[in-house]
Amino acid sequence: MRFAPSPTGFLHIGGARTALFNHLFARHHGGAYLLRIEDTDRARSSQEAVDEILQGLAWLGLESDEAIVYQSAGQAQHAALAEELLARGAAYRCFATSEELDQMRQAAKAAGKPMRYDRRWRDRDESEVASKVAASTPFVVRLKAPLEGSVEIEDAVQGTVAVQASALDDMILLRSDGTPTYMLSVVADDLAMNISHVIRGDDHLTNAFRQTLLYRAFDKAPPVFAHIPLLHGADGQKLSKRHGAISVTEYRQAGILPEALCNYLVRLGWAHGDQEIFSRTEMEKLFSLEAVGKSAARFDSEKLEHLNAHWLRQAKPQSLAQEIIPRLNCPLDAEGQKRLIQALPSLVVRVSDLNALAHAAKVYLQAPDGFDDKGSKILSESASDLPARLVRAVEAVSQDNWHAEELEKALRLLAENHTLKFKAVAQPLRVLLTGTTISPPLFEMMEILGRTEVLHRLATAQDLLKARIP
RNA sequence: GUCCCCAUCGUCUAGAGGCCUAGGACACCAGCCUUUCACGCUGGCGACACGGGUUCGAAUCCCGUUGGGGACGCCA
Repeated sequence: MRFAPSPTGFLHIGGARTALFNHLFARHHGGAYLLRIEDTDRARSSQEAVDEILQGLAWLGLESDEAIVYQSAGQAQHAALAEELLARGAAYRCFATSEELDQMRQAAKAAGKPMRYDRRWRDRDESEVASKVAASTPFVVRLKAPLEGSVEIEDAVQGTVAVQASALDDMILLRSDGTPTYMLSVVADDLAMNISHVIRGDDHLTNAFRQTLLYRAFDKAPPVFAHIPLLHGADGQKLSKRHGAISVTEYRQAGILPEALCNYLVRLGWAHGDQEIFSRTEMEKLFSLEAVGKSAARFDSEKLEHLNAHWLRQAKPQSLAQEIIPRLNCPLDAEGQKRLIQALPSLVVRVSDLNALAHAAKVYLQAPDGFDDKGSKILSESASDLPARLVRAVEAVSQDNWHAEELEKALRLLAENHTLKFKAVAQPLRVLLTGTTISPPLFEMMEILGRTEVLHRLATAQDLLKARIP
């Protein structure tokens, strides 16, 4: 198995899914999963792109089982292979100029047909070729494709797909500068890397026919092809930047967990009955190409979010804390870390990504610097002596009794004594402590904050109130 | 335009001729739970693109129509 991205940009989620399918298939069958960087287009390839792709794959747990192969490293061998074909008469030199090719293209377009090279140099007289060579006229090397019949492939996802020989022309193997083309390099590398199965996007389906021809020319059996349907945007169009986030890095930054992204991706085009949640181990156990569908799937970020919420809750507080801390952008002392770990389990059910989790965690780490609109409203709607009574009730709970249950008991008693609804005392207290009306469960939060911090926050809140109401 | 592929709720999908008055998940709506926000629970909405065949019987097989996607480079 191999995943072979070209480093002309970031790792996009469609590519990540292809890599995942390859990886799962390899693990399921105990085979190896390799990575090959198709960097032969030196003008468009960049080291930054390679790095980003590698980081993205590592994050998803899709690292190569063996040393990474760079396609550019094999160019000399690939070219030699083409020479061999030339010597055997399976390929030929073509001296057609780009103007001639343009003419063919235009003629084809006018006739409403796809561009096909007319094979004008395929069976030229050897002396003519020799004189061109002697005059060092630039040429490309083309493969002799069959003139009639059809080419058939057995695709593990698409089934048997055949195409008429007339739909294929004599593809270029070596450019006029002597460098191998993608088509040649892919086959040469897959052969060299001993690739048994090629799982890739179905935009490569037509390439499979041409590559099959090359395998034949080399007298080798082609690998098993599996062309999986492409991923589309929410509007059914090809996934592109206008669909929002499409790079793996963006999802990582958005606070998505790799478990969630893999879980989401594997369910696009593949299913195992009604099961929605898959751990990596389960995927590896259950994955099979037979269960991969042929129709394209649309990307739905809401379902991804849902899955992310699920995997967030499965994560260990320790590892979540590690993810959260860099997203906090506020100083964190030992006490803060302790609170964070304690608070995480109840925080995590309230959010669906790491950024929101970090944001939610701040109540535990920073005292509010004021009351928001809803908070102010709650306070102004309750009796003016309520804050003071709340403080007294809380103060009455000793350090030894500082537990959620005791705190709740004290507040329930207070509400009863004033014939107030419980909510009418709980909400003002929440506002005093957090500055707002939304927070984790009040008493649990107070327990974690600790008596000192709670009393301190209450005192500052009272000062704030006094300053506002002269 | 030519060739290839696809077609079940808004979305992802289950479904391999009778198990289907089509199941699950997300989203959406209603209710319950509740100290806020969430979680959770219960219920609801909602699809076999269309037209012909084949068959005792079709979401499932065949043909056509329509719609969508992909490929048509000395890019990868």
